[in-house]
Amino acid sequence: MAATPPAHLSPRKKPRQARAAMTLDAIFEATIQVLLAEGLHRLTTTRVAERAGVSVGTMYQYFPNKQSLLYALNERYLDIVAEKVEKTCRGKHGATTAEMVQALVDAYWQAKTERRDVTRALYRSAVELDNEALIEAFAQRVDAATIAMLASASDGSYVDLHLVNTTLLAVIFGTVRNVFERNLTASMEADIRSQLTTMCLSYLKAASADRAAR
Amino acid sequence: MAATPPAHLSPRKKPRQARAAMTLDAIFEATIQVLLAEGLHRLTTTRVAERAGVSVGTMYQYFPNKQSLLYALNERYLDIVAEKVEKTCRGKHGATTAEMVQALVDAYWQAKTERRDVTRALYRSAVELDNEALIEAFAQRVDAATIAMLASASDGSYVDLHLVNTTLLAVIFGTVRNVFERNLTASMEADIRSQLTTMCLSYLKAASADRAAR
DNA sequence: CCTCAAAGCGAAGAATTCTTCATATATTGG
DNA sequence: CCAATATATGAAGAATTCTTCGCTTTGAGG
Repeated sequence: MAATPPAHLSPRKKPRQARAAMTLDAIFEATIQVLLAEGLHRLTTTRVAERAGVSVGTMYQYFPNKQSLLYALNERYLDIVAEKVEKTCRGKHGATTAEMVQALVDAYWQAKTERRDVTRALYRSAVELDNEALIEAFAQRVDAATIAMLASASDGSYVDLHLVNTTLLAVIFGTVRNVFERNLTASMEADIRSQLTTMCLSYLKAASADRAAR
Repeated sequence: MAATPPAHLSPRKKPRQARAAMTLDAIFEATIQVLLAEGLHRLTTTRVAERAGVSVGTMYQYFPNKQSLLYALNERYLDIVAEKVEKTCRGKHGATTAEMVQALVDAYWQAKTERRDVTRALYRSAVELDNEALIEAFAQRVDAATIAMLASASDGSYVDLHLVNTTLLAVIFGTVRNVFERNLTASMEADIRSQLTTMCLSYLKAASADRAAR
């Protein structure tokens, strides 16, 4: 991942002492909190520093500007999610399609739901960010993982695995985000999650049936 | 729609003369352009006014603040999209499920794609906006339309129409947005669109089969 | 314990932004 | 043609925000 961020978004330096690492953690956490409590347009360097319990100057020691802070935050988060998905995919090599889809939806949903506040904060932060490259890198990483998994399925293969895979991911990612943006009850959410799995499964069945028919 | 916006987001007054109506149009259009050309964080009242060829004061004659401008813009747009979906749904009453899904996906995709620049601009503008109510109103309006349509299907019914419907919408809306956020080739996009239709269809088939099995 | 590098500080300048209001111009109905 | 009303103007004050830099404090290795 980490498609080497453009210079103006790269961190200035990495922490060398334990103290500095804690400071960085505090800054990231503070960023999320401010994002949630005040929104993107009230996310100021001063406020973040204050909340983190450090001075603004400290923040600028690590990041050349506000954007780079948000960039780093997104990078960190996407990395975690990507890793979870990759791990899940590796764990399901050779399994049945049904197991794979189930696991994939669960893993992604879980990763996003674990700390839904953070997820929401990051969806917001990303808007005003030149992070297409970041998203793209994330997408490709996940793509590779899921393709490898699906290709190893014990119970079916697809004419256009690439297309099927891309579709699957677009649908899963998109649906999760959409659900996040609405204010549904927990049970409604759980229901949709399960329906989403059903939907993906029936799609894959149809897609391989398609193949058989040709 | 239009769940009466909170006071601080309501327009100050409506245009009474043709001149004023043109001014408003210019302001909205300028807002979109600035959003696209500069991004949300550079969307300032001054810049919008300048681009619209009016003075800032004029803008403040109609909107009490910047937020209310964005709110009104979103309202206007969501209204158009909702109307298109409603019209499509009315047109498919009594049709087959397959026709309905096809039409729904097409209508929504089309509405969002017609001016993809505008769509993108609005996705951005909405982030920093207290527009949950707006989204909710939109969702309910579309919900009602699609439920009514599906309930009239000539070839199937569902145990939990409500859930099926909500899922369908979450998936369609989410997928469209996700596709928008990536930079896919036109043909890849078209492919996904068609796959999405397939997926929705196979889901509905599975959902009604479920019913039959109980 | 001492020195050098790492980390932290925060007041303050430069820039940007929102919003108002006193004033000026345009339109319309009588 | 003349009020009365609707529109439009834009300079300027108040507020907010980003970022720097000279200085202090802390930590680690010798």
